[in-house]
Amino acid sequence: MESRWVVHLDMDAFFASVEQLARPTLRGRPVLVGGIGGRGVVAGASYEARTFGAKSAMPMHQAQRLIGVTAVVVPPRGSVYRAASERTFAAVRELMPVIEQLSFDEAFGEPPSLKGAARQEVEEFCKELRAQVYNSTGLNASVGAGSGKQIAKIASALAKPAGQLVVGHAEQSELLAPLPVRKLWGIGPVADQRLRTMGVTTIGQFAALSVADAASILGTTTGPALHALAQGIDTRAVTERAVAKQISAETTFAQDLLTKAQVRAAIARTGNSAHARLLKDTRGARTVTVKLRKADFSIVSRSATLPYATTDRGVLIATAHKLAADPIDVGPIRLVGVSLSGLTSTQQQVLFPELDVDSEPVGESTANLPTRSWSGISTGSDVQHVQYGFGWVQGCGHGVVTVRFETRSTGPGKARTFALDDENLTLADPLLSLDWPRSRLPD
DNA sequence: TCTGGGGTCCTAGGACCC
DNA sequence: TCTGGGGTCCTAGGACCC
Repeated sequence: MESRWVVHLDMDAFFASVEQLARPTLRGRPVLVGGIGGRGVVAGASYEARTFGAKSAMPMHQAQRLIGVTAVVVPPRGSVYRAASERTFAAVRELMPVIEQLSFDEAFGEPPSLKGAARQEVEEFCKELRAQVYNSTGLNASVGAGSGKQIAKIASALAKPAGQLVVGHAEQSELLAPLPVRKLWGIGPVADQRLRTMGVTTIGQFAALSVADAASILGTTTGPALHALAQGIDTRAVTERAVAKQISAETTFAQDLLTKAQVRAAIARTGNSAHARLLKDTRGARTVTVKLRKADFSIVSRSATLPYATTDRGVLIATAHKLAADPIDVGPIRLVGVSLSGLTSTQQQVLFPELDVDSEPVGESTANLPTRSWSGISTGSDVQHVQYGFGWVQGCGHGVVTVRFETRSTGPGKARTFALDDENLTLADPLLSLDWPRSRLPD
């Protein structure tokens, strides 16, 4: 008797698929979503791009080189992905009242209606789930189901793209055993290597170890937990995610920072961005952490905890400044991050906020930004033209801008070129490209 | 032309208190 | 002069996830 069924829903090539949905010209083409600067990486690759070997987390220039001239690179549009994500999970909420969201594009569910269900019923449920997602978003999801989270997640990965895989409780050991240990959620490159040196490469071999061996190789907490998962024992509950414990922002610079002044400017700017999101959250932060990634890719972090939680920008930024190291001492710095944690709703009013002379924008801080026109229009921007309507910037430079006029429902649109300072052309809300009714005000 | 940005969780040592 | 444990908080580093 199959008692428990956990479902994992995973959107296919999410970022790239949303772009192809909203910008019909991109359909069928190798699309790369991600940073376009020299240090950018791929955040999303369409299936067409993947056939060339491009994939997430790969340096963008490397992915472009693999694909060649047909590659289309677009900058990420967070607000559009958030809207697509919200629409996706709202659509399945009726079928799965409790949703444990892992990211924009992934979630677990344990639908009460499947308690004790037979395998065929689970197949039907998954089919309905995928149809529900497709009908309300136009996007494909893959779905996996099994006795626990781990097996459901592995199943959805095996089902991709646009498929589903229900793993019966009797088949799960057989399915898991030959897979590489790296497929276990929680085994990364380090654990993989450690197991490899012990002669363990498959989940089956890992499961055959004693718990004591697992603990000595991977630690007394993580080891036994992963060992149980390898044996198909996974009783973890599906629950809605708790509120965030930390709000952070970080920036990698096109050129390494070499002076204390540059670092201060970077901290002020990155800290402001984290602080802006802290205000939206409405909680206050007690702990400020400054993270610096050095040119050699090593990380130095320093943190300080205040006697009370606060939302006061001056106090938080001043604290961050005190924690910052000088490149003269630690060497060139490629990334600066500011994290706010110890988030609580009971915040104390600050009677005498510390003056912060450095939080104003400083000249140096903008030195590494891509060049933009006064209107803010650059490659990938969403724009509106008084005559031609909504479009996106395909190319930009030498005083002209080429705009492709299309949205989700128009089909592939025409490209037209304008002067960069054409007054009829203005920035537009990216969400308009989806042609979805607005359910809430933009951030 | 190496390696983003947003997170979570774990470990380990030291301070401090009882 | 020598010598306890337990608990909590803080800090720094690191593995891992998408």
